[in-house]
Amino acid sequence: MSDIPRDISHDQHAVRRQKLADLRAAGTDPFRANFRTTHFSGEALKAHVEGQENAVTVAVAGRLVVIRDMGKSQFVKILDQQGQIQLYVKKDVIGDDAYVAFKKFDLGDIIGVKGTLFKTKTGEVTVRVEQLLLLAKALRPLPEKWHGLSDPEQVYRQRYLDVIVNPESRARLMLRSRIVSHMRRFLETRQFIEVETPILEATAGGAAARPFVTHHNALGVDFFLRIATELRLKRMLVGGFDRVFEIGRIFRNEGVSRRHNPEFTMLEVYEAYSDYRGMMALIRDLLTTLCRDVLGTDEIKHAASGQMINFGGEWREAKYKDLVRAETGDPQWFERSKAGKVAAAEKLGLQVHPGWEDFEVTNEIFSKRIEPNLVQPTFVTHLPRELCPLAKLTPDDPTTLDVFELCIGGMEIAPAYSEQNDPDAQRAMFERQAGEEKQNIDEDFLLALEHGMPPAGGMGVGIDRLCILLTGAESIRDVILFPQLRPS
RNA sequence: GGGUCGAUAGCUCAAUGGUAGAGCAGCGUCCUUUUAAGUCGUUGGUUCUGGGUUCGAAUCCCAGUCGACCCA
Repeated sequence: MSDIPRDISHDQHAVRRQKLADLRAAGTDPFRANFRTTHFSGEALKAHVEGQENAVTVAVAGRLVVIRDMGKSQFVKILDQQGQIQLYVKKDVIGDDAYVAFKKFDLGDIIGVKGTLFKTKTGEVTVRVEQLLLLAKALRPLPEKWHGLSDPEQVYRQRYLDVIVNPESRARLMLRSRIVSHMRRFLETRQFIEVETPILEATAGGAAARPFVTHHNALGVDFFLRIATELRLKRMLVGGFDRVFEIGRIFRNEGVSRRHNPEFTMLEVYEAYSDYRGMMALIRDLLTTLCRDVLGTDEIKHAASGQMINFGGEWREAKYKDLVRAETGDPQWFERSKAGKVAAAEKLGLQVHPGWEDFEVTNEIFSKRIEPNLVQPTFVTHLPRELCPLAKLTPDDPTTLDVFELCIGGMEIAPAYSEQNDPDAQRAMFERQAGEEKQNIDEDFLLALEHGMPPAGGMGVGIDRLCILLTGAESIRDVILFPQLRPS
């Protein structure tokens, strides 16, 4: 290879390129196709029988992450899906030629080995290697071995490196998979049906958010990326799918922050012949079984406050208006004029936009002063009717809704409604909300409602935020494999 | 969008405006039960980019790129 300079010892990429070229020149395939493993690392560790050395044979494969070279023998470790396992490679076991070849392996290479299990004198179950193969040559070096990768930009852009060298990242992201998996099992055992609804929509409804726009060439029309799955899932209620859910990617064309990624994952679940009270029981069961079965504890440390969040005890229930009255110290808050509310909010140190409606001023107090302090699981019920146009009014108080917002760890985790199924009431709400922009009303959804939707409870669960909470992460980026960044 | 902070070897980090260093990794040596293995030696830099100030800039100034945090 004439394009490789003579002294390349300082350039790890060039050194590895040279090794690759040497392997090929010697007729070895550095990217071998087939190696059959018998065990993952964790399974192999369990397969060792106490007191019986070299009795069990295993074939394991993974990335070389530790090399401790002692001349004619080496202890090395490989990493696979289940973690690390130590290998003992001995010259007089594998033979001179194989040992020479093995010495050329680099940290980061992916290898497969076959051998027997034994316990070292320090008590670590280890594979005594009899055969080994290079399965994939790594041409780039791994990050440093005990500080790992800490540059946040590289952690997010090259997540594959982060999860190789940072065990806590690996564990956190694997925990997310188990959380989602638990949700599916939980709902399926309660006879909920998982469905998939369109991401490209002609009208983006079901929430108040700015959508992404894209274009379909063949049809010659613009589409929106969905901002919620709500209106599609309700159509399925009309169609007789009485218990449905979707775990789906939602897209909102808004800011990026510690709590916001432009695409995020939401569970939406709808149950016919239930209501917001039924949803309370459902989410409580879901979260307590999640804690018990996945985390193995019903107490989780809340990073921001240092408090322990207790999922096992009583869950507080409080009316939105009562919380606002208590926070403002004003029993007559909802009877005050808008000017009075604005003055009081500003006195609390909040910035109030001139164009805001009455309820928006109040809600600013809720989201800035009340919600962040709801650390223990709290159902905030009976929100003002202006806040959710898709829910039923409270029968004995037409200014509020039969809804709750479950807040935990100072975050809104799950809103739930007694779903509006009166097509005329729903149209009136849409029209009030749309104002001049009547073309944004989802007429097809209203048509579906006119066919009759069973009374139902419905709920959305922000999975990313739930994962922040349950994994103790500081940012949404830590629970999303590839968070959105500006292209580099 | 605004403010604050940051970017130096593959990685983690040092360096009063005065010769850019360390650990790990790499390269070469010794070592057949190591645990951040040890040992001896050693290579490696467009200091994010572009301007400016200065006898002299990683360092000071301006602009930009990317990121983090806070605010909107």
